[in-house]
Amino acid sequence: MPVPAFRGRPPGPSEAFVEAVLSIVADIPPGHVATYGQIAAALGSRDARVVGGVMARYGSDVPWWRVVRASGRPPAGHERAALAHYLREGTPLSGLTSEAASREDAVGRYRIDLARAGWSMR
DNA sequence: CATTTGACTGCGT
DNA sequence: AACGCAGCCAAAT
Repeated sequence: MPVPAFRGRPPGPSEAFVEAVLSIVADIPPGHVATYGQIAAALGSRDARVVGGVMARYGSDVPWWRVVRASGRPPAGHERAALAHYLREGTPLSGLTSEAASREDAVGRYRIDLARAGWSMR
């Protein structure tokens, strides 16, 4: 379903902001990702951290691994779980060979290839 | 009410 | 590419 709106207007009540964030995340197609800042901007905010805070508290029911940092790194503290999802969805990664993916020490060193996995939401 | 705390960013070193 | 740092703003202490 489409994003409930909020185009251009300031965030307002936290409840609505949370709904909007989760709605956008739910729309990111498998194999693709959006950055925290990108989502914040789509809601008229400039603070990516607030989006991170929303994900930390309410993101467990949506594909949270499809929201990444601007650097291409997965959400802090969730590198391992996120990697499993990326491999399963075929998300474009870098710094990681299919062989190294099974190595314990490779977890946390990879990055998502934003140029290829980036999503526009429009 | 003041401070600290983040699933963050961009820029300078 | 890694590291530090200021800016960011809602929530929790």
